[in-house]
This record gives sequence, C-alpha cells and structure tokens, in this order.
Amino acid sequence: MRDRSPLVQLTADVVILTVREDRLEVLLIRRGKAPFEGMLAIPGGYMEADENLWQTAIRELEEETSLDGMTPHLELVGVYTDPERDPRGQIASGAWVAMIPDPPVAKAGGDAAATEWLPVDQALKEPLAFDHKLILQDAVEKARQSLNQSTAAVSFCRKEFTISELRRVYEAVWGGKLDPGNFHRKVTRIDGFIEPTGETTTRDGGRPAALYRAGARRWLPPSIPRPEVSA
Amino acid sequence: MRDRSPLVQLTADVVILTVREDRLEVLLIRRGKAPFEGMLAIPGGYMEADENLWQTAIRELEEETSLDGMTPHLELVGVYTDPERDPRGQIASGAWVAMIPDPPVAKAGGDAAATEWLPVDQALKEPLAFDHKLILQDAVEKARQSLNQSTAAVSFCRKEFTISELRRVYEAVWGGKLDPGNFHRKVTRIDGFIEPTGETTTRDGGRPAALYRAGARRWLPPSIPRPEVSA
DNA sequence: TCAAAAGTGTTCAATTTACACCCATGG
DNA sequence: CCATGGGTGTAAATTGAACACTTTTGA
Repeated sequence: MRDRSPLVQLTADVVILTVREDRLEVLLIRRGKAPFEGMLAIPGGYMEADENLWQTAIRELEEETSLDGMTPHLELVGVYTDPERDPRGQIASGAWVAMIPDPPVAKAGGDAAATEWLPVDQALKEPLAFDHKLILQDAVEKARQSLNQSTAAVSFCRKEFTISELRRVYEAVWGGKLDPGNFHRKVTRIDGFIEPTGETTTRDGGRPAALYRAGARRWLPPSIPRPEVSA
Repeated sequence: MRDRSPLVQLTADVVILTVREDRLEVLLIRRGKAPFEGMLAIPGGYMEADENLWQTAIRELEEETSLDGMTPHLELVGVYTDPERDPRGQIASGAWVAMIPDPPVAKAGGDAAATEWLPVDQALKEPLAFDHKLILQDAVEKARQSLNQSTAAVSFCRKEFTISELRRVYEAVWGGKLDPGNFHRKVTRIDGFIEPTGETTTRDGGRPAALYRAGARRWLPPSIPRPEVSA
C-alpha cells in the first residue's frame, strides 16, 4: 500500500483580494505558457526544497504585490489534491486567501505574462485555468465567513482608516448596505477591534473622520457567549 | 527552479474528538513500528493513487471508528509541510478534525497496535510522534472556534439528543458552565439550529426532556449582522 | 417523599433598530 | 451658503443575565 502512495509536487496558490471602489476584486495572472496558455489563473508557485508551503504562499504574495513590510492576513482555504487536477502530473496545491488594502501595486514578475485586477463577480464568469474557479469560489466564501466571525476586515484597510472605510469593506464583501450610525457604534463598542489614533482625515469628503488602527482582537464575540474560564 | 521542487508523499491525519463524561477526548494510536515506535500518534495514512486527500481522511476515519453510515463533521485544520517533520523523508500532511458522538466504537486496525481515548488535556502532556502535538493543538483550537460560529456542536451528539446533552458539549469544549435555562431558550430561538422530534427521553434522569435533531443551519448568526442580499 | 433534571417566568439591564438630527469640512 | 459624509440622540422593541420557580420523572 505505502509503496503505491503517489509522489506529488506541491504548489501554493494565493487568492489575493482587495476592495476597490466598493467592489471586491481579485488579482489574476494571464498565463504565458502551457498548459492553459493565455487563460486567467490564480497566482501560485512550487514549494522549494528548504521551505514549507506557508512560506511558499508568503513568497508568492510578495512576488505579486508590494507589501511594504506589513504582514497581511493570509488564511488557508483548502488543499486541492485531485489526481487529475493538473495535466502535467500529480501536483497538489494548498490555497490561501490574502486580504490586502487598496491601492495594491501589482508587480509583473515570475512566469506571469501579465496581472489583472478583476471584480470577483466577473472573474467567476471567465474560464479559469486548472481547478481555479473552484478555488476562487472557496476563497471568496472563506473571506465572507472571516468577516462574520473575525476582525479580518481591517486587513482590507490601510494602516490607518476611518470607520466608513471599514464599513465599505463589509458592504463590498457581503453585498448590501449597513446603517452608518449603527455600524459606527457597533465597531467602537467591541473591545479591541479598532483603536483611535487621535488623528482625523477629510479624504472621504464631508466632516473630518477620526482615524483608527487595527486592535489586538482577532475574533468577534460569538453569538452563544463563552463562559469565563473556570479551571 | 521547478525541477528542484521536491517530490513528496501525502498523508491525511484525522484528529477524532468526542465528548465523554463531560470531557473532550481524542482518539490516539500507540505506534507499532518505527519511527516513534511505542509513542502516541494521531491516526492517519497515505493518500492512494486514485483518491484525493479528503477521501483519504474519510477512509482513515472509517477505519478507526464505526460511523454507521452517518457523515460526520470533518473540517480541515491545516497543511503540515515542514521538510523535517517526518524522519522517513518528505512527507506532507493534511490534518482534519472530526467531531463524533459518544459512545464511539474504536476499532483496532491498520498499523495501529492499539487505539486509546484520552482526555485532550492529558494527551497534550504526553509526548506525541512527529509534529502531532502541534496538530492536536491546532485541531482543538479549530473545534473551539467551530462551536463559536457554526452549528458543529451537534456533530458531537447522537442523531437525536436533548438540549442538555448539547449544552454539555459546549461546556466540555469551552470549559465552564452555561445557565441551563438561558441556553435552552438561546438554541431554540436560533432558527434552523435544532428541530424537535416530538419524542422525549428520561435517559438523563429527572423530568423527561424533549428530543431534537440537527437542523439545516450550518452557521450561527454573526455578531455584526449581515444585510439582506440586495443585488 | 425526595432528588434530579427540564423547562418556563420574571425582572432589570443592555443592546438593537430605525431613524432624526446636528457637526465640521470643502467647494 | 450648500452638499457631503461623520457622528450622536432617541424611543421602541428585542435580547441578555440572573435566578426563582414549576414540572415530571426515578429512586
């Protein structure tokens, strides 16, 4: 049995999402070589000998975007291992979703002939290489869930952001509108979600808005409250 | 670069959890062969040629437990790919966490010399083979998070269960006590979480309790409410 | 009759919702 | 001045927390 266990190569695919002009967009590459030459694909690459797959994902992310030293939110979406998923042979892939602020600077590099930002709705209508349509669907679903239960939304914002900018992230990812006043109170009341910098900005127009930073909290309070730790 | 991408074998490890006597317990195997002979390990096995890693995980779960045709909650925990994690060579692992009802019937099979149920607290104090301590920690954390935000707790219960049995799942996994009355109202008010069967039981002693089935809902309501879908 | 567990009532506090309304800026 | 978005006030409805209390069984 063991001897028959197939030898595979590993790749990391990174679904890079951002919110641009109140829409959720994804970074795709136009493939420059076979297989699937000319088709859109999710950026990714092979794991190298001295690294693990998480490090591969980070490296791929850095190759495609300018991160300016910030560590982005990078979350595992799934592991894609169907024997037939890659015509080149047995290649398994770990997929991550990255949430980065706008304006993301796309670099052209690696074997990507060109990189393109596309609204997610539109990307899902395009034909994508390999099983990348499935991966993209799973990644977007994971992002939506992350906004439900974690503070991941701040990863879509710059280091300093206004509450309205944060609200527009939720609106873009979830679809629909949120009441600005109620949203403001909600997020300021959840302890550790965001912290005021003391500065203000007028970049969104209108009355100056207070600027905030991401807080230390990672998880939003659950709807069934957890008891205090007793033991 | 590509040519240097290492060839690896894939395994699926399944952290099988249950709630027994108000404690969270994990199924481990005592290894019957090298490496780590005699040590405790998380059950797992190699991916075979005609399957994907999810199917491997399901197969491993079925080898270790009697599932009686029910599909258990099986959730991806992570992908473990450090080059040095297995002394036999480059072996990458996908880890899942399974939540199954008590009483789980452990089968002895495969290359497991013996299987043992251990309270999670205790298992984390034992030395475990490979990087299985890390995997177990991650799996338990994933299970806790799942109870926060999804209806996964019902997976720890039998097909028909009382609200108290469900409450004891939360208490065992989270630690601490929940108010029985308030918990009762909470879970019956969340639409689609559980549905009454109409039957009652006295198996927990005291006044007969109504029996429930798992409902169709998979996710608990988020603390920041999602707006209605507009588009 | 008593203990045990299920489930409901009750009360006060806190939060949510849906708005109206005022505030502070740029043009 | 006006338009724009930021942020607070407010009142009604809902929900939450704590805990007393009734119900229904087995022992």
